[in-house]
Amino acid sequence: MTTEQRQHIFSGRPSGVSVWKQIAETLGTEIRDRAFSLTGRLPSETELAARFRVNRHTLRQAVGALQLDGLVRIEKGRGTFVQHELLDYTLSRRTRFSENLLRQGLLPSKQLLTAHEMAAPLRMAKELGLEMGAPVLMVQTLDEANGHPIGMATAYYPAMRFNGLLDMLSDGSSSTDILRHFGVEDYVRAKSQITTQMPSDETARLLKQPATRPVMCVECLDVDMQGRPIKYGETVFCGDRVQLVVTPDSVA
Amino acid sequence: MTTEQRQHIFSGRPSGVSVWKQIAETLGTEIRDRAFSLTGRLPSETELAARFRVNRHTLRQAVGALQLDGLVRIEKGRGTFVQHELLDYTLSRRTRFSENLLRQGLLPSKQLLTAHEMAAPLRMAKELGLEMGAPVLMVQTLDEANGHPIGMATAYYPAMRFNGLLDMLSDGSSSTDILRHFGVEDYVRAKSQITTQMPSDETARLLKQPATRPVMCVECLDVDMQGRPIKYGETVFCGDRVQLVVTPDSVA
DNA sequence: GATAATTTGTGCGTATGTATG
DNA sequence: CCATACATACGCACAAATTAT
Repeated sequence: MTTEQRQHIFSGRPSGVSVWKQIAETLGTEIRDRAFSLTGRLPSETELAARFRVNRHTLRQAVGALQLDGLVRIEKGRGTFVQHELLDYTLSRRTRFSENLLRQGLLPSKQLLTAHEMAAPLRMAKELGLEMGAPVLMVQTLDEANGHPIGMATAYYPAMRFNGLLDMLSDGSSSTDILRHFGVEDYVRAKSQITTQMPSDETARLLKQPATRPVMCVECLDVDMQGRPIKYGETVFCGDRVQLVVTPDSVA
Repeated sequence: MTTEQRQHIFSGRPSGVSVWKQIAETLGTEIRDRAFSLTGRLPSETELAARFRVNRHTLRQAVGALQLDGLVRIEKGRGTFVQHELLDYTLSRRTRFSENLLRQGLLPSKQLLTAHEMAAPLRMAKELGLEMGAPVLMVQTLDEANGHPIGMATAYYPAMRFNGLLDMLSDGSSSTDILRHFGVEDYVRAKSQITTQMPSDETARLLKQPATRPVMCVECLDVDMQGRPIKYGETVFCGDRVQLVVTPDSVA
């Protein structure tokens, strides 16, 4: 490899660039080239130090610089994890799950977890403009990118207006298509609220992330073009793999 | 108190409404009236069960309903915490710290933590349109609402353009005022990126929140009306007290 | 670091009132 | 009137997480 050779160059005669900077440069390039995307994890400091034939202190300085640049995330006792592959989930007026991922060259997929009718609790009823206890249809899915889970989405639709929606889910039609069947040609995101919390063990298991790492919770309200509430949603995003992005609505 | 009387009514003769629903109603009203805002914490289940003279199971059903409505957050081993007082921090094109809080009737304040010049690391340089290693001015503040810390903000300004900015900080002038001094009449938020993580012990201490609860990190870029980058910022928001809100830009 | 106290989570069993047929 | 099913409420005990000592 060329990497080890740099070290030799420096050893023979000072090149003017400190060793840790050379290593940081090399590792940074490799990370950007998706060299560690299989595990999402860097080799241990000991292994890397051996590979570059430097002391572990030197290597730590290099990796520390990578962390400053946001390329990796160092976790005491666990390891060093590639951070650049954070999936950008854009929150805009026209937020759509599939479009959002396809734009980044990722393959979106969903797994249906549960779907049933229930009574709306207070807050949800308010958001949807219903009476408390009014029937709503709950649809829970596991959202994936390239087959890896990125979030668990729970959507609530007014049962009154979307009667029969649950039967259409098995067909695999997209939610946009299903809504169109009910006369909703288009809809927009009226509001998103973002909080953070620790996942339940069950959620962590579903998202395939450690229960010691936090998740982001996005509560949102979608309305049709007449401003009528269509869907109230709660999505739990995997904190390790997802980054929410807010930009002024470029798409009109 | 009237609360205990309800229980008596039920004991003597069924009122038609289940006990746990009555208790949930009562507690919900008290929470909305800021009855527990001193500690932000509900009495223990044992205490509440004694107060309402019901079994702990019955009380738990009531409190569980409050959690479904988003009024409280239950934490195993810690207690039950009032959740409604989440501060809404709006992320929009015209995001301003002070305006954001004043709109909710909260008193904004800032404490200067550190301020010095440094070399821009890779990512920041890219965002600000600078060469890597170019000098930037770093200003770190603790942001408060009504005297309670809500976030730790780190702002980076190109040193070239804002030479002398650090000296103006002690005056207590708002950052908007300071920027105006440098010819920046107005500026807008170009982008915000939201991630979540666990706080360092130091950060948790500053934010006065448990180190076991996550924080939200917002990276943002502010640009002037000519689209030139003005400020790159990283804010760590207290996950327990802050909720980020994204709405389509109503303010044009 | 170890221990005890506090607090929420869960399971079992029992009893009662209500709705259904 | 009786049988059944379901929701509600109580009592006791222990597990699990957190905090204080």
